[in-house]
Amino acid sequence: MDNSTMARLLAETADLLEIDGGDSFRIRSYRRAAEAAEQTTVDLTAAAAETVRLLEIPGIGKSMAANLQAIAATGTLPLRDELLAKYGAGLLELLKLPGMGPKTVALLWDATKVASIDQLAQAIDEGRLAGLPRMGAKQIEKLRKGIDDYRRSAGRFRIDVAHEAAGRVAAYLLSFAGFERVTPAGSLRRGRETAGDIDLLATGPACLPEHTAAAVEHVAAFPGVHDIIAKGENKVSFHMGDGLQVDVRLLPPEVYGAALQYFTGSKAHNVALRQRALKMGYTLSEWALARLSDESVVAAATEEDIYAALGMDWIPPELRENLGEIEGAALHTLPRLIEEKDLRGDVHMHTTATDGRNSIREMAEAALACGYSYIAITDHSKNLAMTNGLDEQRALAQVERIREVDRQMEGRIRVFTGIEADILADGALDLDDEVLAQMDVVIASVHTRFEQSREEMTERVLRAIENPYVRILGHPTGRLLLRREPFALDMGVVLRRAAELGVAAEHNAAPERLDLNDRDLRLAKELGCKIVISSDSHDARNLGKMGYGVKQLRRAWLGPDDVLNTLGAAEFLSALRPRP
DNA sequence: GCCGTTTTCGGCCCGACTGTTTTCAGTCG
Repeated sequence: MDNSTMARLLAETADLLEIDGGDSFRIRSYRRAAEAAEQTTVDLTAAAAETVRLLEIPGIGKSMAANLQAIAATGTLPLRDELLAKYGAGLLELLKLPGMGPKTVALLWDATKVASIDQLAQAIDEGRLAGLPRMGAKQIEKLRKGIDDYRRSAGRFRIDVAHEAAGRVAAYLLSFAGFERVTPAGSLRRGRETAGDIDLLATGPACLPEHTAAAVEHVAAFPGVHDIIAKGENKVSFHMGDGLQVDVRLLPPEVYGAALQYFTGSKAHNVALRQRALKMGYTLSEWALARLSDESVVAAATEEDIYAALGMDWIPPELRENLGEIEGAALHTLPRLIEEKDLRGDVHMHTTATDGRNSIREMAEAALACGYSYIAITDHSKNLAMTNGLDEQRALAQVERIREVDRQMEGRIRVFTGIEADILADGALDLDDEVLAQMDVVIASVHTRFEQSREEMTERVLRAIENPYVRILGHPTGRLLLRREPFALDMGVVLRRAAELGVAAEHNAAPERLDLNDRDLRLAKELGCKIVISSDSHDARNLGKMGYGVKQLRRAWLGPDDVLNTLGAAEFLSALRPRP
């Protein structure tokens, strides 16, 4: 079993204990252990054989080591099973609704025996929540909306989750000698923020007709399979444990390109492409681009061949939405899109001063290893008390430490001072201007739970960026994809004002955020708002992981010139809003 | 349940915001 699954079991146990009203410090221990399991580089299943190795991991003590060993041995945790038997798995799902914490779940369970989202929806409809403590009209309406949002996002997976799963399956497939190439297609390849399922295309000698039987069996034997949906001659479909559906197609090399093109989509792109093919006397399918006249194959082995035969440049998957890319490819006017290697700095990250895991120096060294020429250290400000956010005095001390590390790095990499200041409910920042004045990079971000109207939220952010020290508007939509609805924000108004003020908008590339979608990014470009992409790293190991975020930039047709941190250190600073 | 060169017991990141409260509990980051 992989570490993430073990972490999930521990975290779920913590949730259940909380609903059960258990000791809060014991609960925290389970949470910490879950986090440790997620973070550690130790293979916990392998390490379970030696208790000592488990105990070396911070946050894992005697009991947790025993728990991990139980999970490794049996795939399950007794305490969790016990609590699940008492309450049912539906309660864990209830916790995913905004505003639903353990206390509310417990309250609903005690009063109405509601134990799942469906039952909650029913109870709301039947008016059975009215009259319960803390269940006013607003609260009930919030739950109703939360259920709607949840149901809408159910069944889709975040791109990083899908990508990671695809990587595991692909690595397994490639361990079979008959497979030479495995490529994810579909929305995963196009870089959408979420994927409904995973399409993996495999090719190699094992995919030739008459040889596929053994290959199919190999695919079906993937250890992560939860249940097989279908198993044919050249296709295997299965669910993974978390419900993610994977379709693996085995394709002979000579048609690989046609299949890749077809299964990458999007539907709109393919429809338009087939129309173009027809006009040229061809027909395009998942098997080949062929002549209408005699069905002879024109191109099929590679995507490049197919697009070329249609008189077009190859089109990056991110652009394949029929939003002008077909015309552009035919006229050879597609822009050069930004790539990860164009990025020269990262200006949003945290250290041990607040909720990061590494020191300033460690972050600088890691960034150097990524090939960056500058970073900014932007720890949280005091309003984020939970993260040990910096007050004025500590922020100034942190500035001194950052400058010291900057000196120590002797020009190999620049380390800029910075802060991620919190935007309060009235739009003010939570730190004094005198402190902000010491910072190279001031990011203003909304963190607190958003219950205001769209207009109020927009006002709040507009007021924040009026502060002349603010140079970057942090994760403007504030969303945690699929977990929470994004802030309702009038992006047009905010980005236009940001453009006027010279404030850059941050595209937060942390995969759980991917803050700006391709539409927001196009809007930003259109309005002349500067764009910065950043990792929001809380761990040196996450530095340089901008891939998912860069895909969004590419989907918005952005090139290196559209993103500020493709500039060198000095140019970057002077491209930001001038300091007062 | 974890942790410890001031502790093997007694600590354990804390404050804003919301809705329902007539003084606060619950959620969130």
